[in-house]
Amino acid sequence: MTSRNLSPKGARRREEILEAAMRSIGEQGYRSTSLRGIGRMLDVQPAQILHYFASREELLETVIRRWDERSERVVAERARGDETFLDVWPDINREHTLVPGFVNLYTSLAAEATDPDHPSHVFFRERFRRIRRLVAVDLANRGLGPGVDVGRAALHLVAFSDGLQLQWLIDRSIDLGDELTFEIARLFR
Amino acid sequence: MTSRNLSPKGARRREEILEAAMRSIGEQGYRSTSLRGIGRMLDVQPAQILHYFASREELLETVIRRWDERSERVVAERARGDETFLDVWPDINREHTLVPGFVNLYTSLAAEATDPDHPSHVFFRERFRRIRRLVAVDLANRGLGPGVDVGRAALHLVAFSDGLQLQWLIDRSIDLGDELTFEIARLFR
DNA sequence: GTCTATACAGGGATAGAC
DNA sequence: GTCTATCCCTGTATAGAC
Repeated sequence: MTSRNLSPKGARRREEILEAAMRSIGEQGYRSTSLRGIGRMLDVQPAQILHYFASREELLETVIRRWDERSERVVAERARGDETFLDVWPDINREHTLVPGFVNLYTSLAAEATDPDHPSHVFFRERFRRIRRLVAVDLANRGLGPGVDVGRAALHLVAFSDGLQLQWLIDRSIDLGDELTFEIARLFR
Repeated sequence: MTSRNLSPKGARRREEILEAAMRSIGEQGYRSTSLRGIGRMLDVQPAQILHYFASREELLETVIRRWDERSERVVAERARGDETFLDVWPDINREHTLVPGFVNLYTSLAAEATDPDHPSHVFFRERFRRIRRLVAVDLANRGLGPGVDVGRAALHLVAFSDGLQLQWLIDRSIDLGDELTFEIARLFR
């Protein structure tokens, strides 16, 4: 339903819509990003957007996926320099800071998607699971002191990261990268 | 703008609306709680609700305030038994668990209110400040080891608490109280 | 497959009558 | 102060043209 059976022209259109959506979210924020607004940017009918994305929510979810893919590329790249996820994570969070609209989108959508009926519910559930696992494996590899539950530590780190993003949105003086680095280091003291 | 100059009848109406809103949020969740829906519960026009609350958002903010007042009463009560905020906080969070609709409302509204133009922006900013201060003072009173920045510790604890609520919404097997207690204790190890 | 036109149901909010 | 009628916005479904 997302990107199968697209002609080259269709693929281009889909991409245009996605980029317009990201621009709108970045500039005006997620709250006032509507299908009609995106349509106006591209001189296109809102119904055409729904031809490429099943719903507004699916479009927003796709924006998050894009964003995640970018982060994954950064992680993969720095893995060649022997850095692991825990090294890169704080920098990723700090970079998110450059586009406040996306942090807001992520936080709001995650909150809404906790509703089991929400179309992005499964996506976010799996995303949480994936990231917690990534963190847990890395903590274990670094030899987090025995007797410490790495699963719990991972859960807590992810929770901390999300909660801090929320507060950063309200108080932009917080450095997401520094604070996350601090909490990671504290686990090994 | 909230509750001044209300006739007894008006005050009762306002209270009815607030209770209907809370019931709707608890039962159907915050996403599908609309002014029209609340109006139907009370056989009242949606515009009448806006006579008592400037906007849907102000109504929702008032619901959060109510909820906070209840928590404050619990804190005040247990203060007589020599317990301080850090003792009560985990229990409060655990109790929130009993009404999932409210946790979802809180998380979603906080996320949306990060937008400086959002009507509840100031409320949430001050709320964060207040709670962080409460936590910081309590940590200091307990003699959190010198060399430790209590402001930072408070910021991190609040962030952790919010982020964990988000994950609890998706995975209800998490015990908010236990995990928060664990993190508080870890500061003193 | 791609796209336009149109219609609908639902939302919050406003103006103004009682 | 209380309430009604109305407005304009939204997401979305459908029919059908190219």
